[in-house]
Amino acid sequence: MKTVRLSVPAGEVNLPLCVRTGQVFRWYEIQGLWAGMANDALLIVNPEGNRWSLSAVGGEPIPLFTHLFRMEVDLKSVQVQLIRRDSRWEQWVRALPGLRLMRWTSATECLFSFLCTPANNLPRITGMIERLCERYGTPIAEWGGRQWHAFPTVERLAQAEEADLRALGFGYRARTLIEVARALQAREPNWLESLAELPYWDAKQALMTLPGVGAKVADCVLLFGLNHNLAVPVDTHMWQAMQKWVLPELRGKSLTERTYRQIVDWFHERFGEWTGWAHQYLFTAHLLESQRKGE
DNA sequence: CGTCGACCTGGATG
DNA sequence: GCATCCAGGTCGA
Repeated sequence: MKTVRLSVPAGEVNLPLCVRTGQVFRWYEIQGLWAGMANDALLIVNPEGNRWSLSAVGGEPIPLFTHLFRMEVDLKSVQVQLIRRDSRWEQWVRALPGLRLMRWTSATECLFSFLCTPANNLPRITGMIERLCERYGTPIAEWGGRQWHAFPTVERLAQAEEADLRALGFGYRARTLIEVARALQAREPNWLESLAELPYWDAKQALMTLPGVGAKVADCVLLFGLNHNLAVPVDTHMWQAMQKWVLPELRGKSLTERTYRQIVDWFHERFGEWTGWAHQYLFTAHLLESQRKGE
């Protein structure tokens, strides 16, 4: 395993903040390093100083890192844009230095991972996905005292037994995972990836034809897995944050198809192409606040 | 259209 | 201990 170095200017990436706030699920701190699986590649990062060391198994470390953390995007200029468009974002930009919008290397992995998230919590989601990979994924590497597995293929998931997945703790999500795997097999080979080329609303509508994929999961897959920066996943955190901090007129209302769309439209009007990033700062701010005080 | 309950599970709360 | 609630929702009635 070759180790390479990459210049990372101070403040450009806060790795723990990026990988432990529910944008991705397969990262761990091990012996002072950070190791994460991206589909079938293992990336190991030592985020020290301004020349980080990177190694990878199953991929090239620098392209992998650059892709996952969208290093082509200059974070400072994003932050300037967000604050210019809505000064309330300054407090969240300040509170979350180095927070970046992540980009998965596999839309399929992203879809199946976010299918595990409804009515769930981060620790349990992480465990579920880890067990899924151990059970159905190909071993990729042994490192840091553990075995690392690729994310299971659609073919493998389509053959899984519901009882098997339930035994792994998936609950009612077991059936959805299998149904979605079979639905994907029934479509064109690159159907999911092709949604990246469609306009946002069309891609979202198409995704929501899959079982278990509602507006929120669809937006997660669009934003993190299909490069649709107009997507706004409105979950309980976003809903509460919007009511408390951004759109007081939402107070007393409930999250419906209408209010969901109202929020998405508001982001588009206010932030345009920076919508996804704006969402990420607001979401993470609320997530961390709720973790701090248990709310 | 908006509301309601069911759906798995495990940790937190009382 | 035991009931209840809730966590990055979705679906059908």
